[in-house]
Amino acid sequence: MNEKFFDLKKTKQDRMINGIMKVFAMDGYRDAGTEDMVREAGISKGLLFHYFDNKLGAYAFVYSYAVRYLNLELEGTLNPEEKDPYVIAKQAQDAVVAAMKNYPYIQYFLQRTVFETQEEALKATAVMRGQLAGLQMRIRNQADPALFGDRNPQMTWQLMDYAIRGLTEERVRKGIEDPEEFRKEAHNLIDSLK
Amino acid sequence: MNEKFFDLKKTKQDRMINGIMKVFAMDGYRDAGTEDMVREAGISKGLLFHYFDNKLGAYAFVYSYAVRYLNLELEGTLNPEEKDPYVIAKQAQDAVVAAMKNYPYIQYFLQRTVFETQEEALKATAVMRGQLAGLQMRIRNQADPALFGDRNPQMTWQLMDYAIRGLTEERVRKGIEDPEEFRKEAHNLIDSLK
Amino acid sequence: MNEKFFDLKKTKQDRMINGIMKVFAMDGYRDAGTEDMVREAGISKGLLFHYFDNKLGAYAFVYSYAVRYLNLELEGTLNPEEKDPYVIAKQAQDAVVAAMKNYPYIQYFLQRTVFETQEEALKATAVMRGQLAGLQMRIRNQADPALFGDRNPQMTWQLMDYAIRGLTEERVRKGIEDPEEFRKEAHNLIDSLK
Amino acid sequence: MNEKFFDLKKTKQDRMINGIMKVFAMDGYRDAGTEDMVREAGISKGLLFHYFDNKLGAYAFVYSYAVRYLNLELEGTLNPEEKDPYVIAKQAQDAVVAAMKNYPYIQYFLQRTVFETQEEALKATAVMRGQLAGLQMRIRNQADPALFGDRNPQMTWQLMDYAIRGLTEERVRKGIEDPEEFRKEAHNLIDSLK
DNA sequence: TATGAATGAGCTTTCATTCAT
DNA sequence: CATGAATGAAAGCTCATTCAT
Repeated sequence: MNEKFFDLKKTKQDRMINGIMKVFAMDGYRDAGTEDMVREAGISKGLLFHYFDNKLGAYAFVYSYAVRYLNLELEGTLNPEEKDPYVIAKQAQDAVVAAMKNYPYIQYFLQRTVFETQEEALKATAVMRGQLAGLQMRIRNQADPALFGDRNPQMTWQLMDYAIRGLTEERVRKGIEDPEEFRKEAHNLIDSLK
Repeated sequence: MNEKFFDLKKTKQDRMINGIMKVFAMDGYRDAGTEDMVREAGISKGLLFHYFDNKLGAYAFVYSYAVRYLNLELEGTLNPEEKDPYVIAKQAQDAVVAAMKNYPYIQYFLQRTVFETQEEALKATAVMRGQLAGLQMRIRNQADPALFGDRNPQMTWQLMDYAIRGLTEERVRKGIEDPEEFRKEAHNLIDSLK
Repeated sequence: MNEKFFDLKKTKQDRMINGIMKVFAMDGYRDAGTEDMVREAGISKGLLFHYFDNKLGAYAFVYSYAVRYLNLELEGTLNPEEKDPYVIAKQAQDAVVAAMKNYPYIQYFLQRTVFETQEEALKATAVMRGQLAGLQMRIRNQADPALFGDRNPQMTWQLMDYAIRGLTEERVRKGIEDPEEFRKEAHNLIDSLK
Repeated sequence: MNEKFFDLKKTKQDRMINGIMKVFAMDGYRDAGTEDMVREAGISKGLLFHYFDNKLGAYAFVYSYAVRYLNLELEGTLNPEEKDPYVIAKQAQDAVVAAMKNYPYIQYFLQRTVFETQEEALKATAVMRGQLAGLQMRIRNQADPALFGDRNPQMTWQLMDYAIRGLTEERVRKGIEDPEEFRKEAHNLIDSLK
């Protein structure tokens, strides 16, 4: 990946990241077309390959960027003293929604990569996948299991995951118009699991 | 789909079904190559298209076949009087493992189709997807929710799903050598959720 | 070409000839499918190739057969003393219609071959093409040019050709139900050129 | 059809048109190979499909282009006051020969399409076929029938058509080296029908 | 003699990638 | 830095031909 990418104007950087992320999110690694990416990003084919060498490079970069950005957002949003798992979950989702203000497809992109099976795509994101998994684990470990009441903690986390995942897919594919509404829906979903 | 397929020797039918199923399972609809399929099936390119018209036809056929075969296997394995969800789950998994003796990739294939997003593949399997969903629902409804103890039934089913799914992916990708061992692992996994 | 073809029952021979002729007539050399031919002929793929080696062989055989059959029919129908070109033309067309009782596509087949441009098809029929051209020439030379009145003989022949050609295409593609009616239409067309 | 085709350098546009036209003219729609086209045009496979989507698109475009170009050429060459059919015919052929300076296969291509029978090719050119037929009709109607002398006008036009058609096929297949000579031959042929 | 399942070379089409401008 | 026309390997698919039965 060409380090000069970061010398570009921030708005252009983000336009590229968003275009690429969107196409990977909507179509999956293999079906994602570079043609679509450059149209979404408003750049030329040449530029895409200039900065990312190839499709895989673009994928790896955007993945890595998404994980790091999400991490940042979480640091700013999560209260490290918080022990209630439901509150933590909602704060985490708030971080994601905040991230979506700049990168609307970040959540859907990240969750689609979970089911990616294309060998090369997996290899290229292996390290960052670990990072993301670690991040999730740390968040969950912050919670006091006792506060789950009679619920099985692990199972409940799993269920939250599943619910948010389903909600995101549905809403993103339809096109989220009001992020605030999306945030509330997510909160309700989490609370409903209490 | 060419009905003459069923006039072929059963062993050849199965060799074809398995070859096709394996490639779709391992690579996903879009990445699955017809070249790979015919190599796995030990047939020529022409024959694949002779019987299934095109790649999509092969996909739809194999999907439909898998669902119907699994259904058959379940009818023979599930005890309709059984009320204990854990026993039911294990019996269901036994049916799947039995099916895997003839069609080793059947479980992994079916679970991969769940995350398929290629439009045409979804459309071509819509009806059978419904069948499969109905099948699963019927199995779950056979259980007496009281026997879940203090566990949330829906959540527990979900978790079983998830666990089996993960186990299958891991084991199938490595190559299952001893189905009996795989069966036991699945049982243990289910029991561990009690 | 396998000479044993002529040992087959005459009805079968004709069924094959007609099936092959029809498909070549309707679709042209390249687009004619062997699958269609065997369906029309009511035989198996293997038999077609057994007797004619390949598609080109079938084409060459049917062409040659058509020319020779037409020649025979003309010998029986044309009055060698006749000098009136219009009468000759009608007698010739009568011969063709007679031939169509056994080989309904003979005329359309022969006229389509005129515009064939597929190299191999041309080469394989070169000799018989010459025969057919000679046949036509002999028929025309039998006429007394004086009987054309003030019409240019060559041009009038040409026009007859053209008219009959057009009529045949139209009628054959629609499907000739009453050959006698077709014969009369052809006569009228010829007379209209007086 | 991709409109960007017209942004290409004129010489390249013409190289492509000529390559495509030649192959369709020489081999007919079905036998025309895209491989041959790109070799003749000096471009890559991808580019052909980039601009014309598929083989049928290339056919339809080149046909439409040929008709429109011929129309233009005729407007510049035909004297609208001319009444003598033989002069008109020669002027029309002059227009075609002029067109051949840029598009050597235009005449042969257009006359081959007349006998095209491939369904899809016919459908894709239906409208422009009508245009071409109308063009021919208008030209013929410009002539004063009285100037045909004792000849049947319609028949004579037909004959001219036939003669030119035959000449073109023969000369184009051999390869026209001197267009001027071809033009003279055509004139002689037309005059010989007086 | 007769079958039709099976073959594979060859065709059209796609799309990540390159490179002259 | 930026473009987008151009590339060609690889994919899906067709169909004349073969051959075990």
